[in-house]
Amino acid sequence: MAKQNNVFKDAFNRCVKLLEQTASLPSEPELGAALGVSRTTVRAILTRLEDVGLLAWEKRRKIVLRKPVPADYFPTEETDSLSEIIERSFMRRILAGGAQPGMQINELELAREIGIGTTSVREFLIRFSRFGLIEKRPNSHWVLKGFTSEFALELTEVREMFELRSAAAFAHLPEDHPAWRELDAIEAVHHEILADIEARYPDFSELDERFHLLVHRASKNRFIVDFYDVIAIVFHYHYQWNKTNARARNARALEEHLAYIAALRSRDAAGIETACRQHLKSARETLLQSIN
Amino acid sequence: MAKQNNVFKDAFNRCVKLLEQTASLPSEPELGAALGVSRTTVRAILTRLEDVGLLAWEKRRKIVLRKPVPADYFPTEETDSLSEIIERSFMRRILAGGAQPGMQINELELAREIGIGTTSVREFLIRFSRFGLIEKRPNSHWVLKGFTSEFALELTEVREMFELRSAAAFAHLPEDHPAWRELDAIEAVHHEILADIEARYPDFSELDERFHLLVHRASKNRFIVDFYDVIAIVFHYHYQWNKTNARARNARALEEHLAYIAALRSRDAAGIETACRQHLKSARETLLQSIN
DNA sequence: TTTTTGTCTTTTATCGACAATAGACAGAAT
DNA sequence: ATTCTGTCTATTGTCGATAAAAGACAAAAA
Repeated sequence: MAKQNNVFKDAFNRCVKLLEQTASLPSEPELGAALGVSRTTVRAILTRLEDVGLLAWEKRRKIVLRKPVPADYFPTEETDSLSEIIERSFMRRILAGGAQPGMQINELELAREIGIGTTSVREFLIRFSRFGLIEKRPNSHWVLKGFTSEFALELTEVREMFELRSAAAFAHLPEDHPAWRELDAIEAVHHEILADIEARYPDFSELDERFHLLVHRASKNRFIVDFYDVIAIVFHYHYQWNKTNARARNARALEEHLAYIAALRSRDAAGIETACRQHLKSARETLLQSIN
Repeated sequence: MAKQNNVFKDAFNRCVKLLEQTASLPSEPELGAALGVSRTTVRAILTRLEDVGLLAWEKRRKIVLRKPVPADYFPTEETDSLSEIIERSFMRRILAGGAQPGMQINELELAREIGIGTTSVREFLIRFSRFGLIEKRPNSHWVLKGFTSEFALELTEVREMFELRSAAAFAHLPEDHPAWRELDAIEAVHHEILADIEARYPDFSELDERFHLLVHRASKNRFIVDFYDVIAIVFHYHYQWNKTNARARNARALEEHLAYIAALRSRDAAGIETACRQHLKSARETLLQSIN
């Protein structure tokens, strides 16, 4: 296996889903644009759709022959990219205990454990190192610095600096900037979730990321926006593996977001700072509680 | 060639330099600690020293036989690590013109041009991407974002936030913290250079990095300290390839540093902020001028 | 004339292999 | 009782090879 064909498999699955709704498929370039892949991959998908009897394909005619069944899809495990697989596997080790700060990280061992080549592990570790959780000793091993309270405090310190500045910049966006419309949409989802909090509180995690990323983007600074990746990954896995009091926590955060959004709309600098500080403070406390 | 032996060559050269001053060498572990390499490499060095007739080596006896001559050293090009070679070669392309923003970066082409394997180029690009100058399109090429004035402004915006905070933290370091002694040493070098500015102004670049890194470290925040890498690399290559008015610029910066250092010593928050802002402002202007 | 398809080339992602380097352990020397 | 050396093993850094995916270009269709 020189390369996984997960791009093909993932796009294939999305294409089968498309088949559930239409009787025929558009041109190859159009389909490629819709699925976000190249024509080479589109043609591989069409070939397979024909092979499994879902589609009659001859040049421009692409006619759906039958409704897709679950067995037509590739299993979801096969559609993940290698780096997603490594990341999950690695974060589980770090966050779900069993990994002490100061521990050595062995590339070969990690590779064998996940069942992949060492090159992929190395590249993952290099990319991952910017999150500040691991550090390289040249010509030697990586050291795990650990998901400690120091880490959380350093992370949130920078986050607060960046977000306060971004929020202030948000207030100066011109009235017709698309961010304002996105803010409306985000606010609406907040109300939806709050209206059915019992059932929908798990949707908060994704919404939280969407909202804060929007705010950070207002800074128009690549370093600030890129730093949001660090925050996002930490909170993502934090929400995933620490569910104590999740409903109450999320409900509170939703309310804080709404106050924060209202402040942004008011464009009042002092009000924005207050609402932003208030929310960041409780986000930090939540994160710290989950560590100790 | 599976791996360069530049660690060996570089340590060998440093060991030969050591030979110029002593008549015998210490034990293997001690020598390893002094050179920062493992015993395996130390033994490879001792073996070669014996082969070229510089040393009589038998167990614990390591007696220098003759004074080293220039021909005993490995050429300096061979002692650089691969990533240093790639970095220089790549930065030259970006900063010394000929590289337009939006340009595609081809891994294979870069590898062939430098005469190395693709894996090393990929790993370099991944590491380098955190500097915000390039960006990856998954399953496709890298895009050069370019050393533009937007880049410089975004960089300096974050730098100013971080350095102001670090400088404020510096004032709160306890009296016996080693940073204060390092600050004394740095200040002394400032006076030395200023006393012979005509000859020594090129030494400023290294001193600048040493000083600002010391300040950033006071933040005790890994993200702030790590970000200094970005600043350091940009200014490093900037100083190297843009020498217009270098003497005057450096003299001015030295004076600003001295004021900044005095302010840190005074521990007066307002004074520190003023001196820091003043210096960062002229650093930003210098950087911007070199771009347009 | 513009878009689509057929065909071909180029580039990326991943693997396994191997030399350089680090590091472990027991016996020898102080 | 430490510290050093001899020897051996484990791990990293780099390479070339190869399948997956992207993308170029001309002929064909609308």
